Amino acid sequence: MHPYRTHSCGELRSGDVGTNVRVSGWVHRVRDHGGLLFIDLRDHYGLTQCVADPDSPAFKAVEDLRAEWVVRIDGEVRERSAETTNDRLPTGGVEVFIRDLEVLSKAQELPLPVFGEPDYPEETRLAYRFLDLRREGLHQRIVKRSQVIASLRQRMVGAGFTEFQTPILTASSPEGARDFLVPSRMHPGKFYALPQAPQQFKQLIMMAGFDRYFQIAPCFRDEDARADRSPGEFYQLDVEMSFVTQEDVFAAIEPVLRELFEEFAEGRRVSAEFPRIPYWRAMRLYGTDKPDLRNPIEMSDASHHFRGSGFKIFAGLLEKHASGREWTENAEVWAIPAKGGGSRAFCDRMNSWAQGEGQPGLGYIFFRDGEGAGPVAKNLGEKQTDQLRQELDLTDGDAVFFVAGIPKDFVEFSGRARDRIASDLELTQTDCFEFCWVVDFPMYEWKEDDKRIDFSHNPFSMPQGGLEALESKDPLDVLGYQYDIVCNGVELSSGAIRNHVPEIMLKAFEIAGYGADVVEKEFGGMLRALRFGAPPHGGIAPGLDRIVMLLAGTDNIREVTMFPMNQQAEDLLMGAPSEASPEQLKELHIRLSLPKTKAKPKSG
RNA sequence: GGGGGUGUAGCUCAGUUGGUUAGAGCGCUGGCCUGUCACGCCAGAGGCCGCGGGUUCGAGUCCCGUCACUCCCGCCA
Repeated sequence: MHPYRTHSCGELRSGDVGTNVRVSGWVHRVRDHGGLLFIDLRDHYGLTQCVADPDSPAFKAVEDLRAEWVVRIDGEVRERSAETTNDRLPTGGVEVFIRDLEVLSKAQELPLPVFGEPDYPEETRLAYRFLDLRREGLHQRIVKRSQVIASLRQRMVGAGFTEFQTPILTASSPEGARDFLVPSRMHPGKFYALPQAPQQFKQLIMMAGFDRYFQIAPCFRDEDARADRSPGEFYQLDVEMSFVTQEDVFAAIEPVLRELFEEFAEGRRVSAEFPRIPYWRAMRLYGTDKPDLRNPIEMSDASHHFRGSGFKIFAGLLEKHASGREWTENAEVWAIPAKGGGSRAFCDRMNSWAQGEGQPGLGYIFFRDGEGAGPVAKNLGEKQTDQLRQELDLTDGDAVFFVAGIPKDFVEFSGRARDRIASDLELTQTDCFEFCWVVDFPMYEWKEDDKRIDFSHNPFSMPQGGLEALESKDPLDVLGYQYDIVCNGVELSSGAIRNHVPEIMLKAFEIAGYGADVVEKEFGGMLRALRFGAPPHGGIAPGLDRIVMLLAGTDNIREVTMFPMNQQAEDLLMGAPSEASPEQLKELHIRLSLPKTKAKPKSG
């Protein structure tokens, strides 16, 4: 007989009644009735009730068992009576009568109970992650993550993609996130960097004549964490294809993601197709470049109703800022329709919410008794108010809110107001995944802090219109072949058709303030490759952790990560980061120069 | 780097206007219990009220500082 088990803890059924079995696992729960003892034995596969009474030779030993001890149990499978069957367990029709017991490993008193998985502080959960991972919820989410990855691999291979590994020790990249650096022992004073993404490598793979590459790629960025963003490291489904247009990338990736989500949706609806929304349209309709399409509200420009109107605040704003550049200088008034929000109580609540957000307020009209009510309506006049109502397709019981000013300044707030209104009125659908492509991102943006133009997205993207656009247009008007996938308001990935023409690349960087010498130095390998026959290519990189988060229905990335670090980028279980020994530092030719203030007395 | 929240038993939390010996549930330990599956009943142990300072006759409670965790901003092409 096998030293540990003949069956797993999730396996026994009534067909096994009468057989002698051996099971091993953790003591999930003990129920001691004095003359009768129940042990719920747990392993990765499930839970089996084991029972002992004074007739059992192991009875005394069973009485000593404690939670989370690891034991081997030998015994006979017995049918449970109708009254004692547990329908909530797959193994609930049977139990194992314990004849022999071996304690394989004892456990101290638990800092974190496994049974019942009550809420526990995250610090404790991370320090005792191995216990946390035994708990059913997290255990299942990690299994789901593995299944999602397996499914993605299978779908990508099925779609003709090939998986390649790329280096972990590579060169620092001057733009983008802060790099993690790894000192070189053989080259004193020089450092490797961990890849922020395999961006340049996947392009080089295309230039090397491969096609349709993918990788479940680890990415490293030394930036601060968020609930939906791990500190340090995360994974992407990294994808690149040759001789493709933007539409080809969409056609390859959209079915993979849709079918993946359908596979794991558990009844939740998935977008039949992903609408394409140009960046500027998304900003105007939803106030964000990652719109949550479960929210049906679409905003619109209502400036024409207020220009020269009796509502002097808005009319004055519109008149004062009218002769400059659209979006960044000219004032506009945007309308946020709120179906079912037509009560003074609701409108006032939204208004005070807006004030709590640091806004002057949120203008509104609400419709009742066939007319508009509220201070805005009063000043705007009956005729204009009714025209507005008709244009927005509103009726009694509805409301409309207004944000006014310079769009670039209020757009972010308008997006939050749209979310807030929809969630308060319960207009936002649940139990579905609403995808879209956001396309036509601008190549450049104005960095107010540095007073200069910078890449707004990916510097390796192909500008729409090519070299001619870069040379003839205002850089801020140049769009890129750059796109995002957004699901339920979460940015899942961004991608682009790449710039494979060295002249266009040099020009694109020049506009962002990088001279040819800098580009040659920092991206020499890439430029060299572009000069020896580079195919037009493009790709995308969906964030794996966020995909699993969405599918698992959690809003914290640590709930779908096996061994996450805390917000301070510390691994509380393994004790990382840790100090290096003087010998290690010497080998690396590194001398520490520590900040003075940080002598930490450990308290609290 | 900045802002918000939290910090009382191992855990979740209560703790009145500043006033006696800081409580409850879960967990833990011991006892009883032969059909439970959130077993039940009885008893017990367990507290630098995050830490430091201040106000006060008196501080878990008020003030200042500090530390830790967490959420957000910056940052993350």
